[in-house]
Amino acid sequence: MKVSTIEDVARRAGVSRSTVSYALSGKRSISRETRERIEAAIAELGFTPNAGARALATSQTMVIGLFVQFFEDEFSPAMLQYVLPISDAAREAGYDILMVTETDGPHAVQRILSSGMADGVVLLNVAYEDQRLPVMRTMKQPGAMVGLPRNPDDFDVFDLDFAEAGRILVDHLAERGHREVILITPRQHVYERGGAYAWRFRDAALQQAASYGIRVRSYYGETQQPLVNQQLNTILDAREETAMIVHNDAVIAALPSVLYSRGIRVPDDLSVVGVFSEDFGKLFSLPYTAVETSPNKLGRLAVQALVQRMVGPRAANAPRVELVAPSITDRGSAR
Amino acid sequence: MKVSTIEDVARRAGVSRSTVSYALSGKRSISRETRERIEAAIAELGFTPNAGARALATSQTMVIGLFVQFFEDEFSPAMLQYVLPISDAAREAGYDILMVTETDGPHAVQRILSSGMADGVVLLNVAYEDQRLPVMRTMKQPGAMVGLPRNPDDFDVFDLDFAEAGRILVDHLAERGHREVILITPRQHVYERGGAYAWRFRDAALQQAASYGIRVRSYYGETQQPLVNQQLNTILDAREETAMIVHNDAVIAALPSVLYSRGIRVPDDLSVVGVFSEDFGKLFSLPYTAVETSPNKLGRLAVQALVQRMVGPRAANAPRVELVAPSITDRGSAR
DNA sequence: CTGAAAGCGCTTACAG
DNA sequence: CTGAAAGCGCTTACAG
Repeated sequence: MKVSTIEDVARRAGVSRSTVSYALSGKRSISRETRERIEAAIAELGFTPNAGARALATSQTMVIGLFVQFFEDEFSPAMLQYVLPISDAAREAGYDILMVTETDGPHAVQRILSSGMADGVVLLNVAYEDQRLPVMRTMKQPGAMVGLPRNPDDFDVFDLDFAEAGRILVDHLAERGHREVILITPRQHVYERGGAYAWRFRDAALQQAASYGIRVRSYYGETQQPLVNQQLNTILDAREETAMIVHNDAVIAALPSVLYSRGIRVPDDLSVVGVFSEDFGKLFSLPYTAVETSPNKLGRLAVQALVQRMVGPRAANAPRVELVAPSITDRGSAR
Repeated sequence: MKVSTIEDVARRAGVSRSTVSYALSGKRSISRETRERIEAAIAELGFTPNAGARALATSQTMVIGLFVQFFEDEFSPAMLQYVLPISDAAREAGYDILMVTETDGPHAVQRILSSGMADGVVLLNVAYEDQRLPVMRTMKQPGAMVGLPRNPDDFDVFDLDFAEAGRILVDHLAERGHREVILITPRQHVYERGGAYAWRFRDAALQQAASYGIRVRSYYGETQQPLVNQQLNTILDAREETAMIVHNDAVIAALPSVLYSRGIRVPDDLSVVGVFSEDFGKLFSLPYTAVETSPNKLGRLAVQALVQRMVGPRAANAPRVELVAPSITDRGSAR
């Protein structure tokens, strides 16, 4: 069971350790026959370089830290939409993912980065005043984030343009003549902990609605069952509006069955539009027109930007803040 | 930005590197004042031991490899139910999680373990003839799995007792006088790639049903929308049965809205029972009686068993195969 | 084209 | 109670 080392390979091939190392990296030319002997030795011994030793020698771990927080007030299947593309993109770039889900985000970042376990990090669900950022600033590793913080300075930041998303959906309803609209937002707690996507969407939607003279009644949506259904029923009981904008994953996921159970047909009795990715929509069979949130794209962008900074010279290019333009997918649920 | 090393701490505290190391580990006694000087130096320099160097010296990475495959024929939110508890349990035991989602599982296991990036692994969605197991056997690190393979030999294996789960649900319906039952299973492809949970459940359910003289019509359920809804509608169109057993996450998640849309009331018009965790049920607002799948418990058991093997002497105790007894949660959806 | 040696930052017998 | 030194398994200038 003894794992073989580069020393074993060298001895077996009758060369020095450095030659084996160079054969592995291709950083200097090696005679044909020497290379063949080395390759044979590697194959016979089943040698793989030890990652820890390599990391120590090169100061590169080839690991990306992925910091996710599965908050109670967020909807876990939606978070997963970001995690998988990030994992895939990282692997394509030759990196592995250390996934950290600790509740104490700042502490976790501190722990992983100061011990040098990762070459860089991707931060998910970044809040406006995210406490992980001050910690990041004291670290030498670069970071990319999904979610817009107040002060992105050194970091590459990617997020959906939620303000534009709000306007697009209001436009969509305005064009169809709706004058009274229900807006269901993320939970109040999301605003309190600084989930900027929540107010960026809401503020823009309300302002756009005002410009049309549309009246909006706004509710903080729930995220846990059975509260979601109860609240939806209460809202629908009091409904005078002809349309509904849902910016809340848990609510939109529960909406079809609640509407069915009340005999409310979409779009005949009520127009519904939402904010969710195509995959999410499939997962929950959502037949609603929606702004595409592009978790796939955002996750990949974050990884690509991070990889650039990890390999390139520090501050090779200015950090970028990119708000991805939302597109609407018309599923005919508003009229 | 230069990260300080144990050498820096030693110099600052006026002691040797070994003394600092021992102060850190507590493996030998240190005089009060020496300790205080070291602690002060550590604090002033913001020193954290380098994980790679420590791993090289101790042959311990304090990392657990978590191998998940997000198959198209499985339902991702259900997989997440396993991942999070595993991450939590690992952290509680002092380990971090390297999450590997590569499609080529055997290759990924090979890569991570032979390079010594993890001290052990947890394998998720283990198949009957899982190709990752032969690779695991050539590695020195221990492994724990969730899902029952044909030959678990060296490994700790945890899974729900799906056969018992099938019997429990049939019993539940039999007691209520049902004679004709629909069974919706995982997709056919799950059987083909050796997802043992699928046939363990089905075989036991069919056998139990036979013992009662209950007639079962069995369907391979779909996992992708819009196929799920289409198929459900087809099945319900042809329905003669009074009850339905659903062992398919995607189908059960979509069921409420399909039933509502058809005006089928549960349990008045149709009795429905399923197989899903409490959290999953909440996520999708499922009002159905179900066998609890306990992903939380299974994930934690796997981590605990793995940790024991990683710290303790190799083969300290015999590998164990534990089939967790399912419990039924009666939500009144069958009568 | 190849080798000997230093160095990455720790831990841990060995000595005192 | 403490220190000097070897060693973990690599990479990479330096020399030839």
